[in-house]
Amino acid sequence: MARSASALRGQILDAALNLFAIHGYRGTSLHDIATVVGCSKASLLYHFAGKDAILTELLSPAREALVELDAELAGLGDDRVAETAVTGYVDLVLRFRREVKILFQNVTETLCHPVLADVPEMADRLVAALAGRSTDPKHLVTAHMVLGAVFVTCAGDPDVPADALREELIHGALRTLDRAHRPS
Amino acid sequence: MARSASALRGQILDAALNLFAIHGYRGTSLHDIATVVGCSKASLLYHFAGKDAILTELLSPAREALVELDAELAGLGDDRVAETAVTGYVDLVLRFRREVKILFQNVTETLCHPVLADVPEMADRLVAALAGRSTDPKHLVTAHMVLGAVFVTCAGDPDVPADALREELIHGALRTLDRAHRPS
DNA sequence: GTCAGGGCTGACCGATCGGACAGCTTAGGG
DNA sequence: CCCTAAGCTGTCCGATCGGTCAGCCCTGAC
Repeated sequence: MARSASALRGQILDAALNLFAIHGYRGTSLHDIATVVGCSKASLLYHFAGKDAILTELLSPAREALVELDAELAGLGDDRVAETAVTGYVDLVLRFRREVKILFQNVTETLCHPVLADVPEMADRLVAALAGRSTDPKHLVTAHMVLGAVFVTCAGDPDVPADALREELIHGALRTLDRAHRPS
Repeated sequence: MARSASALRGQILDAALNLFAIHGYRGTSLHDIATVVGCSKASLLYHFAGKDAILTELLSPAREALVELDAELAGLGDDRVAETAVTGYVDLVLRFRREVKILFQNVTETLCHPVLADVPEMADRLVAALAGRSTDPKHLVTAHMVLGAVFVTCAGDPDVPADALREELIHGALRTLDRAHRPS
């Protein structure tokens, strides 16, 4: 064996994560990944069932984290759910920045992926939580705004320290939702 | 001639606009467009120099509108620029919803397009305007948030009347920027 | 009638894609 | 030393892509 048992797997995943985040899933060929890793295209298909399987393995952790957040929010009362949803969502997106960038690169394509089949409905519940379970269209619009604000801001990789970015995202989101704790 | 002088051109542009918005530029083949329009792939390439030319013609109006907004904001003082940037940006995105969706479907791909070469720098100036020309990282982050909030919310096609959506986007954005006119 | 030209098309082309497969190399147990 | 099996690769394949081209059809001027 040319490398220590399947160290190549990790390198493939890492290279694919970067390339998918930059050029999108469709915009990245197996040849591109193989070139970066320094192996043959056939070697990729030895370690993974296909291009699709690479994407699946990349996005699964982020999806599972979303499932956890979804479950946590489900057990909360309407009065506290919005604040928890904001912090939970911000932390989630910050933690999976590169994965989010992949999603950002090509939303419909990625969301059609079977492993992400239940993401849209979880996103709907997240929006509902951000809106404090209100069905007022105004609140739903602002909740959608928060969803996009955090999403795009993190995908844009602003040149701001991580903790400061987190603080500002949370405060900005709460302001958007009109739930900011204003100094009296 | 099978159709009234180049009525086909319009149908091609309309079909391409829809398909690009749904499946992205790369995710839409000339064959797909031709099938929707009801003509041959070769006919598309008779009316347009190439797939690229179709995208160019689709995105040019939106780009020109952005250029106008950019020029308008350039002539404004630091104190009033943020409010004008918000309303101008919201109106722009609402007017070119489907074009924005194309951009949303594949950001880097579309932004690499030569006709959109100056869009990134205009976007930077728009962010600066939204931040009220402040260089404080906190303000820049919130400005980015507004950029994404309006972008994603409109691309998501929420089930809200257009004027109500506009109002809520503007108010939400101003709250995010902490520039809301609060009732005393 | 006929002729010219624009609208339009089927057939074809080269490039590139994801993927299949037989076979080479090498480590490690007997 | 040999033999097995895992790691890895060069090569080939079918599908699909954007794009080209010769030529057909129809209309309108003469």
